[in-house]
Order: sequence, then C-alpha cells, then structure tokens
Amino acid sequence: MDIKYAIMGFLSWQPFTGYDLKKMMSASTAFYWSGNNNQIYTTLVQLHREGMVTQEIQPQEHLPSRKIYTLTSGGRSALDEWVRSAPELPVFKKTFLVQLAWAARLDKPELDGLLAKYEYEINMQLLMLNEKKRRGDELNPARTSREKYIWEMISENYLRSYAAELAWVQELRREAALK
Amino acid sequence: MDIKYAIMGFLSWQPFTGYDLKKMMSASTAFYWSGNNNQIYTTLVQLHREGMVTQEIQPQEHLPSRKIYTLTSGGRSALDEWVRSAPELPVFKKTFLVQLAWAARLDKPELDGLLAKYEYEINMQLLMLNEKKRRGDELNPARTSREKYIWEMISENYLRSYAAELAWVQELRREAALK
DNA sequence: GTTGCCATGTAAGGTGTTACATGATTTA
DNA sequence: TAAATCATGTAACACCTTACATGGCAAC
Repeated sequence: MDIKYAIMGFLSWQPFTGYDLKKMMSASTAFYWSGNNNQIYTTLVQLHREGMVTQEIQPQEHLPSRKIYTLTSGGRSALDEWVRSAPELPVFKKTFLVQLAWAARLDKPELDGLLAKYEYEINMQLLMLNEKKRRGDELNPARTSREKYIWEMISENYLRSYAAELAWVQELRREAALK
Repeated sequence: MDIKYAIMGFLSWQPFTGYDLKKMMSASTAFYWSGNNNQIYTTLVQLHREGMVTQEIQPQEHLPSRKIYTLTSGGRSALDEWVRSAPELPVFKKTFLVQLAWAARLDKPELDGLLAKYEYEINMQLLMLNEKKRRGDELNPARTSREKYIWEMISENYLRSYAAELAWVQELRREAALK
C-alpha cells in the first residue's frame, strides 16, 4: 500500500486534486507507478472516509468539479508514523531472467540477439529516465537543501539500477560470445 | 504470467511434482517468488487443462499421491516461442524511496537512523543471497558450460542489484550527514 | 479535423500473498 | 515434545493494470 502514503506525502506538501497527483506521479522518476487512474481516485475516496484528508469541491463550467484534497492533522500523524517505520526491502521483478534461464540452450547468434534486444531496451529506458529527471526535477518539493538533495538521490537510484542492469548485460554478452 | 513459463522451463529440464517446483523456486536465487503454494498448484492445473503438460499420479501410503508433471511437445514449443519473444523491462519496486521522499524533513539523527536501518537490511539480504547462491547453484541445470555460466550470471544479477542499492545508500548517508 | 488537455470516475480481470487445512514420519 | 519434511490443496484478500465512459475547449 505505498500509493496511499505516496498520496499522503504529496498532500503533506500542498493540497492537490486527483488529476494533479496523477500527473505528478507519472512525471516523477521517484514513483514507479503507471499513474493509473483507478487507484488514485479510489484511494482518495478511501482516505477521505478514513478522515486522513478533507475535500473541497470547486464547481467548474463545462468540466467535472475539481476536488481539492488537504491532509488533516490525523493524516499528518499517520504519515509521520509510517515515515519512521521499518524500511521495506526493494523488490526486483525481472521476467527477462526467467526467459534467459531457458534461453541458455539457444544457439549463439539467437542468444546474442536476445541479449542485444535487452541491452537496447535498458538503454532506451536509461535515456528516457534521464530526460524525465531533467524535466521532472523542477516539480519536486525543495523546501530545504537536504530535501532537494534527497529527491535528486531518489531519481538517481532508479538510474543506477538501470545502469547496473546495463553493465551486467554487456558483460554477459561479451562472455557468452566466448562460451 | 512469468510463473507459468518458469514452471514450463523447469519441466523442460525434467519432470517434477508441484512440491519439487516449490522447493526449487524458493531455493533458487534466479526466481524471486515466495514459492507460494497457491500459484504453483493452480498453474499446474491450468497447464494441464491447456495440454502443456501431462500428469502421472503415483499413489503413496500415508501421504497424498505425488503428481508428476511432464512437458508435452505442445508445451515445449510454447516455451520455445516465449523464450524467443521480446524481452520485458525489469520492474523495480522500492517502497523505501517513497518513505525516504517524505522523510527528508526529519531531523538529521532520525533520517540517518532510517538510512542505517535500510543499509542494514540490504546488507543482510546480500549475505542471505550469497549463501543461497552457494547452496542453490548445485541444483541448477548445467547441461552445457554456457548454460552453467548463464545460470551463474542470473544469480549474480540479483546480487549486483542489491550491491548497487547498498552503495547508493552508503553514499546517501555520507552526503546527507553534511547537509 | 484530429490530437491533447482538463477532470472525474467505473468495470473487469490478472497477479500475488497470507493463512488455513490434513496427517503420518523423521529429526533435534 | 516441538519442529521440520513430504505432498496436496482451498479461501480470502490485497494490489495493480487495462480499458471504458463523458465532454467541452484549445492548438496544430
């Protein structure tokens, strides 16, 4: 249930609408979500029921009313408590490794073709994240220099994960060519 | 739906029971699954319905019958096709980064306490994976030297992901102390 | 004239986890 | 005497994604 706390976190910075949150999450490198609708809107409804946020409705002409959510003091303390709780381990889901495990019996050119595709995809992702970071970092909260630094390091974290993956596949290609 | 292909992969090596598969998956560094029951048994039933595997029932005294699954030629070609298909990007799910994003406003000692806990957890995980690799690698299929090398590199992949995470948090601790 | 932005939401399905259930045999 | 091993399975729930639905306005 990270999305809940991700939302509460953003609201601890400023009041936002669901639409704002969706945009920020899909623009940000720090949050891996697809920024999908369903979860954001339903989580906001749930947080409202639980008293974690208040809702202010702003009617608009020709458009659905904007619903601006503000964190309550109860929400604030729930967030603070979570922030201080024991960290979770990262989860790496790498379907490609399953594929590779059973691709080991392909012939050399086919195996290398597969590895080359993976290398290419990782590279593209790295370029994309770099670009996203450049544009997205202006939207981050930077209330203190430490906060700014930490958000940079969060983006950096994902970049390094992909960079490590890239280095790994490149090494594998070099060595597998010799076997 | 990786579990489906993970299972078919193992069965392309040798016939196995659900119980065998569960043990292998939780012993292996190459497969990240919890090795949870439900999915393995239900997936085997599904693969059987789809004609990807055949089932041989071996009754036992005092124990439930063993059900030994064998890959059919149809299953074999479905697996081969998947193995040659376009690779998926890895997915990194790091709840800690969300936590950290909103922990940036804690005071220095509290923030460092959190980072220290994360560093410790990653370290433990690394030690655990190293141990698992040492013990688990004997169970891997190693029909050719290339297959052996690839399976080693798959285990290595996870180790490097955690190692990169460790280096990242250590750098962050050093730098955050100065801000 | 099609695409994209604003802004809300619903429905359905896939994926994955935790916990429960049985029950004899071996090991610490 | 408690726990782990063997071996199957079910039930309930949490999480997450994709696709669908509305509809006006601005930009290219």
